[in-house]
Amino acid sequence: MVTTAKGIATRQRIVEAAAAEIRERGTLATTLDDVCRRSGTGKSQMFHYFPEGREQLLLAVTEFEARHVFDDQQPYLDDLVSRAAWEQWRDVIVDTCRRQGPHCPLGVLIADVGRYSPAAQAVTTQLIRRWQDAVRTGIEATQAAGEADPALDADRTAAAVITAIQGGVSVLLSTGSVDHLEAVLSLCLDHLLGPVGQ
Amino acid sequence: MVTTAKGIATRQRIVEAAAAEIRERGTLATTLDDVCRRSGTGKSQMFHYFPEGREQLLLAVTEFEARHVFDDQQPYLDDLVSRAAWEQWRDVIVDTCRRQGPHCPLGVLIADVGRYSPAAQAVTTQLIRRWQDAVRTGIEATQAAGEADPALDADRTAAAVITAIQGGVSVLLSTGSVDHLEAVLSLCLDHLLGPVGQ
DNA sequence: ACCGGATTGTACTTGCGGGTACATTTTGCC
DNA sequence: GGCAAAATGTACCCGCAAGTACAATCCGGT
Repeated sequence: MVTTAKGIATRQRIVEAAAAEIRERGTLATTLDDVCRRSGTGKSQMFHYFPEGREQLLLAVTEFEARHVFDDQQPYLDDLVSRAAWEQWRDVIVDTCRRQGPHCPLGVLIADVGRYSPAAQAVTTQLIRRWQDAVRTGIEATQAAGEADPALDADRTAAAVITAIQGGVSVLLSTGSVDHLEAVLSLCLDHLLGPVGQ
Repeated sequence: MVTTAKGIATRQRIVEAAAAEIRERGTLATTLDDVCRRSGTGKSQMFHYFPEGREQLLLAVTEFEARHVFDDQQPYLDDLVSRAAWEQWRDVIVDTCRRQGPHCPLGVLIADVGRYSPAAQAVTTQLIRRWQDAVRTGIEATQAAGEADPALDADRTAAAVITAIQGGVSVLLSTGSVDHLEAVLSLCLDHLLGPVGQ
């Protein structure tokens, strides 16, 4: 179905346009026509590259944004070992969310996509899992470095951290304030690393 | 506009039907026709009692569910002072979510309603504020009882706890698993009360 | 050059769901 | 009982956005 370089490029343009549109206005308000207009394509391409329609496009966007977020965070995630590194990571997350306002790409999508579409649920579950693994690795490294309480269950703590982020984004989407995100992430970090003045 | 007892009752039936429908299938999938069918009313009543339409109904449902959740939790919130009480509260939340599966009433609504409707945003903001105040009071009581670190900023910690719950619900909605909620709430409690075996 | 599949443009269908119009009945009240 | 307002029933409208049909064009390989 897709073989040509041109075709791949078009498909990519559609995904990017959809992602941008969703960031700006939410999944609900984003229509296929909007995406077509923005990407300079037409319905025919839309359904040529996403024969299953809207749902399939949303999944593609989710994967796209996930890759994006991971690429952004990878350098920080790889280096989670000192308190300073953890705090820097937290600040990056908070700042990114603050800058983007209520348009945090993954947040929007995890919150929106596929409540009830099993395919989408699978994608988000796997995404959370992957992210959680990255954080867990960081926690283990921090423990190995003697900076974190070795008694903590690394995976469970990672789960808590991911969930905290998701909650912060959720509150951000509802209220427009990033304070809650900051508060809960800081609490998690304090718990992980011990009180600030230790 | 509304004076009769019968009218009030009808309005109430509409709100309850809408709430039930939303719990079962999400706000997105809930149509006014569904609500009418379920409540045994017609469009004319719908727009008689909610002249501004769907949006207004959703707000009413949010307030209804908020009251509901508060009433449920009030006894526990009033008693947050010992570790046992906190853990019981946590278990109530987790169990409720587990039982209801991905239908946690407030979670759905906070996550869904009024991203972008300013009125809805005001309602959810105030709701979060109110809930946070209740938790803060609990934290202060716990500190006063010497069970919690007095150095913690009670309001900020309360914000973190509320956000954690919201995140857990959000993950629950996306993945169907309640584990993340449990993990993040437990982490918050451990942080607040000190490690289990202290 | 030319063939066939990939790609794209245009115009359409269709269903759904929010919202409206208006007629009819019920109800509280004097 | 009768009347005005509230409450309800029925039938509609209308717009939007997902999805389809089909024709036209491009483009790589031989």
